[in-house]
Amino acid sequence: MLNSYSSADKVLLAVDCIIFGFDNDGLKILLIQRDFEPEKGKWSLIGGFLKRDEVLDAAATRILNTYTGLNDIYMEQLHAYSEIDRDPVERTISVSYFALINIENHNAELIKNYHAEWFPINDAPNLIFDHNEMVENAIKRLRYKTSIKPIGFELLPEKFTMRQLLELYEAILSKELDKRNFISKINSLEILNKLDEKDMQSSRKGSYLYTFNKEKYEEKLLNNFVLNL
Amino acid sequence: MLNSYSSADKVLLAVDCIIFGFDNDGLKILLIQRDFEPEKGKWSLIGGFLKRDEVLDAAATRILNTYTGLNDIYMEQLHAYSEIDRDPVERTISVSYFALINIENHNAELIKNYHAEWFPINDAPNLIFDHNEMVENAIKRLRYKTSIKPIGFELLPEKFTMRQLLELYEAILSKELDKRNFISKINSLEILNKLDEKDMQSSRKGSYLYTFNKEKYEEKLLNNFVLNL
DNA sequence: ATTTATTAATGTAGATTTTACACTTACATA
DNA sequence: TATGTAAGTGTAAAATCTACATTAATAAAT
Repeated sequence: MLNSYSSADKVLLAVDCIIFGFDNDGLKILLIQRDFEPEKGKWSLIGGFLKRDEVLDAAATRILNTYTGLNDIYMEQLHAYSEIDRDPVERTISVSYFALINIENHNAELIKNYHAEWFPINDAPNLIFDHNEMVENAIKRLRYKTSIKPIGFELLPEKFTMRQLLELYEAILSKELDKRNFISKINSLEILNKLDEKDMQSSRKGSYLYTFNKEKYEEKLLNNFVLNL
Repeated sequence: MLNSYSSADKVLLAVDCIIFGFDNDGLKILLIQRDFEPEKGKWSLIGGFLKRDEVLDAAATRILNTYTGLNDIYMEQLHAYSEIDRDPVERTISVSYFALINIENHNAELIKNYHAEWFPINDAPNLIFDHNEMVENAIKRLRYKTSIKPIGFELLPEKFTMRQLLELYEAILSKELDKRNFISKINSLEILNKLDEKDMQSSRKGSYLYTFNKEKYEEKLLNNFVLNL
């Protein structure tokens, strides 16, 4: 009977984390080499099992930390994957989570100690189980999110140039954007502070640095703005 | 250890179905009265447990059919809910699914036999567990979906008037729409067939009936159109 | 001191899309 | 044949989006 708890089947519930990162080389994804069977040695998303006394969000955070040392990463739930044989060992349903982080802010050392590695999004190895599908879906969501939130700022250093911001969006959307139109659209959101300071790395002229204005952003967010790039 | 299947905790996995329907009285939701403890007699989403040899999509379909007799309803996965005590009997994670159906096409008799009932979306009873939250999130998704798919057609009779279509969208978005602008936006999609036939119920003049042109719609869908109402 | 090379910064006109808005038409009923 | 009711229809102004090229600032080289 359906209305009976006792006769219902229990299953393993896993969480898999899709961590996107950005640095000067573009958009990347964080993967680990499995250190246990099955598929030991193959590349995989960062994953683990939900504990009985833990909510899914907490499991995702714990698992990410366990395998990478990363802390305080806000992840968003994406989708539950439930194909019968997706994990050959035992019936396992997996819930995917994703996040976007700034690679440079997140101690590369720690990640190294844990055997996690960044791969360019367009040059990543084949993954175990249904992890490739999970990543594809996460990329779609990431693209969608750029249109409703200025999500990219989390991926940049605190002070950044317009060019960096442009290149970030180009990497996420994988298309070229018109520089002038991009700048005026971003400016029209009024969520950036233009500093007096310039970044002199990139050119002789130097380019102005900006910071993200969190207060103004929160304000905007209430109005459900849309950003068409 | 995380890398051990045998030591991982197993949990119950449930599915809850949020079924939206539309008829001349507006947008409704399908609920049932629990016939077992806990919360027996209270109103609830249509839900049940995943079986070991079943994928989530199939479980949602089976459970919906078991409690309502409804068949061939395409549902879409929404979100996994995992609060520790969301179900007081036993640790249960629930994955929500939602669908939109045409109330008149789906034999009210069958639903009656199964004690399921339609409630106006704005006048539904309080629900058990976290089901209210599930419904709220489903409504948000429903609104979003109107902007990227002409999703509403599934809710109307095969032949419908522009007014019916307009009222459907107004119910989903819960805002008034300009009649002329609505019609021209819908027409510009070129996914309707205007029939020679008129519906004489609504007025002396009568209003033209339309059908949904599935082929043209499939064509459009490839181009990821957006419908800004 | 002057030239050169490099990237940053900036504005606009035309095209497209969106919005706001009111009168006429067709028909059944009285 | 007059009346009442909802259906059907078009446009001008505003807003947004797109495509596009020149000048400015500076460091390095001469």
